[in-house]
Amino acid sequence: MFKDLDPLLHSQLRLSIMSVLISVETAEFTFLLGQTKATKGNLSVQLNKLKDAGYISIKKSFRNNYPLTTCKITTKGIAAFEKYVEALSDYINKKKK
Amino acid sequence: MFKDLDPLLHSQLRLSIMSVLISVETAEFTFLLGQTKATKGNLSVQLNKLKDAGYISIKKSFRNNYPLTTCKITTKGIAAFEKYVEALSDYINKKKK
DNA sequence: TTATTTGGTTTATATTATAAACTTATTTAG
DNA sequence: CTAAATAAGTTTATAATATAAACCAAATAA
Repeated sequence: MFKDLDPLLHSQLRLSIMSVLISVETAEFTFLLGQTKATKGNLSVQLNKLKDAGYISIKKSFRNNYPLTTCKITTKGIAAFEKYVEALSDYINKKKK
Repeated sequence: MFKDLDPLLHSQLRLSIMSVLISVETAEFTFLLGQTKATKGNLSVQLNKLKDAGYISIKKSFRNNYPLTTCKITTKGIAAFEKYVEALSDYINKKKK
């Protein structure tokens, strides 16, 4: 009846992150910080979890001498997100099945 | 940008429970057990959390000498569920806003 | 030259979800 | 009749999570 909700995506912050990344080519750490209103620490750990899962890729470089962290959703991440959304609809579209 | 997701509803099992209750007049403990595939212990604690939040009401009685726990979603619960669904759509309908 | 800011990461804590173990009563089997 | 199994839950212990506080290194400003 209820499909499992990918626990990696079923987290407020990680879902926000993915939601931003899915509609954008790439996003910088500071941009995500502003969009999600998360703390830096929290954002940092959640980005790494998404990376470890292969849902996003993270590129580290420098710009104007400052560290620059750039994130991009992967094909796998897109698929997982879409699957999550579909599973969720079983929960929220209480259609009689 | 992102509305907060009611943490009481943002839980796989509690969401399953509410999803069932929203489409049904009342539901017995054992019925919910079957629908959600949860363990009895887990179901018991999550039902009580929903009750404490005023999202459901729980009636305890007996049938054929056995305890009978009957659950029903409240008006408050319906409102909370609908609000949750609406907030979620900001996350999953990645429409450019 | 020390204080502040930028752009993060690591670690500690508090909360949660979950299942294991327990309880109370009932029915069934020997 | 009594021991074992089943029903219907609840309580408690554990493991996993999310989150923020504290930390760090480099750059800039005072």
